Amino acid sequence: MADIQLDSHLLNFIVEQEYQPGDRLPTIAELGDHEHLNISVSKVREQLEVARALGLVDVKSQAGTRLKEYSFAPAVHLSLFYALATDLRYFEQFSALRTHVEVAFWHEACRLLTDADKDELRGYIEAAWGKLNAPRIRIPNDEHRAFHLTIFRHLDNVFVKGLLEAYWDAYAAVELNVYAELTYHREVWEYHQRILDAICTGDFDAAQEAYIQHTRLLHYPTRIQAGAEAHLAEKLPDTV
Amino acid sequence: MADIQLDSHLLNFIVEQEYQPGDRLPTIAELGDHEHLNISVSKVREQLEVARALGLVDVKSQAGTRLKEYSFAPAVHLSLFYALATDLRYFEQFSALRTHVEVAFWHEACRLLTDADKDELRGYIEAAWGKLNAPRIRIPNDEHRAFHLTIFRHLDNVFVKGLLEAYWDAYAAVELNVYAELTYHREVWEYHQRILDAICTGDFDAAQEAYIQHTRLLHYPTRIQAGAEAHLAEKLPDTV
DNA sequence: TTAGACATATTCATCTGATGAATATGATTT
DNA sequence: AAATCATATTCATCAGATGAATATGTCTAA
Repeated sequence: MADIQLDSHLLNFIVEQEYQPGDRLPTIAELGDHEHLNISVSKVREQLEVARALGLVDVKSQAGTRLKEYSFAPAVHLSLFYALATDLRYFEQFSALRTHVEVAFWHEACRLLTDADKDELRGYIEAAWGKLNAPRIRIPNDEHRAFHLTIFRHLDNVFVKGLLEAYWDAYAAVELNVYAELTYHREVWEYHQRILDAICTGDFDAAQEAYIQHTRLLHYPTRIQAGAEAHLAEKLPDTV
Repeated sequence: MADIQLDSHLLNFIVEQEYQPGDRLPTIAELGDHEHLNISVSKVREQLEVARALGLVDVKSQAGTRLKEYSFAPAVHLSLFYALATDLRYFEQFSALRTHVEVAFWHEACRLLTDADKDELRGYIEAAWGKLNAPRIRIPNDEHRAFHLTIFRHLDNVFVKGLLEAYWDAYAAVELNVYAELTYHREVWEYHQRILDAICTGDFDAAQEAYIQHTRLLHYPTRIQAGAEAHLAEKLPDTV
């Protein structure tokens, strides 16, 4: 336990007691009259709510409060979503960050991919094509998210992975707010195929280059406009 | 206002009401029996505490609650500090992210620097040398932080700037936990001089290269060890 | 014996109300 | 006009009550 001080009495307590992920914390009532932790139940609840919002703890009735594995994503998610709620144009900035980060850690991530991972990536591409070719159009968002996150799966950097996870949450959230063309998605998956092919031949530079090119398809932010939702509905009929 | 939904009733309320930075929110009591916001005072306080922790609002007695300008830094800071409190080795991961991000946005940031900024950078270098040469050793942490943040001052990306701000908060916090050699700091400022010189001649590539080299001096994480604090005290006598 | 239904106790969820502390504001004094 | 002071507002913190959810153990029936 390092000597880093946190604002929150409760968080300091959690760190000091060296609780591990999965461990059950004392009940709220117990924390409320814990001698070291000089705060009342209402204060405990306030700080527990912060910890919950940050994804540090799971708090359920009867099951009590359990410490979760550390992840950067919830904090980023929360702050980012607040920003997006006030102004969607923040997405462009976060998107720029995401692209640069993926590029920066690209080789390190690719090197760590196993054959099983590559098969999984292939699976996402196939599933995506299946969806795009189906009579009832479904945009393969899940596969898109999974494809990219899988590439960075083994990267040993919780912060990079947290940023990327939050990015995909935001991506899904803004999806309905933007002008999206169906053709866009087909092109994306052609690039994904190129990325995977290059990864499989070990040419990570080529994969990176294909990745960079494919991000150029992302020009959502400039397309945000009033009534985008209605427009999207029009572009996405139930059947084609 | 975009159609992004947040978990927090209060945050949604703030967004819906289109409060602007600086605006004063209703008092906690008023929020407690606001008809649209169906939560009691205790719930308001819990969610206000989350908003406060994320740096979204300033809440003071009598002055009430005011909305702040959006910043990514507090959320990053909070989550990062929690991570560091559980394990200092997380600093290495965040440091890697920081370095890659600074490199990625280097040119864009340098292009936006004004002559006044460059003078300011020069001032930090001079102040740092002054401190390092003073009989009473003071490590120029403030100048170090200011030097780097000034370079990215005009970058139009709240997320990049937030990450960097949080990095420097963490840097200061881990400083006492690590084995730091005094000579290290002199070398750093020689590199800073090179960076500034290159920026002034408009050779941003050279500046970036000098930046990358200077980050190699940062090998804090591998040096983290038990009793580092005592060791540091020994290395930092009041007078030399 | 086992699976499923059920009762119970624990724990969180939420609200109310009370008291104290901090401070912005306006009133008062010099 | 400036400085001091009193007051009312607002947050800070706590205690306690009630309700809802659910893990757990118990009981019943196949």
